[in-house]
Amino acid sequence: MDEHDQLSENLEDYLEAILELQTKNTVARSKDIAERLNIKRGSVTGMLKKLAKKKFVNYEPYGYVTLTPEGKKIASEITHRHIFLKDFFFRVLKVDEETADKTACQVEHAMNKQTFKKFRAFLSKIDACPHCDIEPALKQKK
Amino acid sequence: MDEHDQLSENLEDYLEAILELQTKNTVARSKDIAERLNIKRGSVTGMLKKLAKKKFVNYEPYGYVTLTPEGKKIASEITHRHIFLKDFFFRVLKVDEETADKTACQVEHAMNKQTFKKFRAFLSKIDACPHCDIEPALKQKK
DNA sequence: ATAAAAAGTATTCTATGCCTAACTTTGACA
DNA sequence: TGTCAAAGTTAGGCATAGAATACTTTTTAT
Repeated sequence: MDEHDQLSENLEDYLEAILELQTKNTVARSKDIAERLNIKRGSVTGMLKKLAKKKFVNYEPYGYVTLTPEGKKIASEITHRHIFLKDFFFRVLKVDEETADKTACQVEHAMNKQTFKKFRAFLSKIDACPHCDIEPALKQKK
Repeated sequence: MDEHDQLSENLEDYLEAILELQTKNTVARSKDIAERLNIKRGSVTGMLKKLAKKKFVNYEPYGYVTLTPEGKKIASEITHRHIFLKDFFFRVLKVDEETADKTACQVEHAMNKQTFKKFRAFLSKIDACPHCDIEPALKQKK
């Protein structure tokens, strides 16, 4: 049916959460996903099945959840955008941290790969300019 | 009940549309709102009532729809953000126009007033730097 | 072997937002 | 001034998305 259409923001957040847990705890457990996303355990299963049908996670009942290569690719991209954007909002624009995080969490889904790439390139260019006294955030990252 | 909680992106788009029509045609007609948003006439009424309950539009059956001061404030902000962001994506980042518009339409809802203001200020600062050879878009706007 | 922890299932709920179709109001103009 | 088309409204239905609840089943650790 909808094997491979675009993910909703919400499903992208699931992938992001799974990647984070996978990285931190080696495996992503259903319970931890629920905690991270502030939802109840029971709600997670359905979403995992949805992600499995779209081939973004490997899912078997009572087994460990892992990202497929495709899922991992997306999760990494989103995560990367999140970190970059939050950093930009927080350290460069000096928005308070919570807002920076929340804004990043929205914008990360709004920009496609191309657009994000160009945005990053734009900022590097500025970063390289000795006359623009840009906050150090971006410089640290390179 | 939910008199004044935050607007959904969708309702913000309604306000944006109403402002645009109001500006272009002096009044915003239900039919034109429907056309602009690509939905059926019947669907508009319910949304107008919702906006009226939240005090963002003045609505009376069969009367003209107008924005309340509060509604107008929001609509203007959103519109302003849209124009600015689209311009940034299109003219500065050189993303294709459709994508620029679509991205702006998402991001305009994601950034709050403060964040957007800081973003704009950031870009002006860069714009003023003689060494950063930034595209002319921003310069034209000031 | 068994109890507790984790995961799954099925059903229900809520929220948005759209459509259709039938109906009402309005207003232009003959 | 009566009529009729256009604009607007209403009600009911539908779809989607996501989450909660109240279980049952499986796994794991003792």
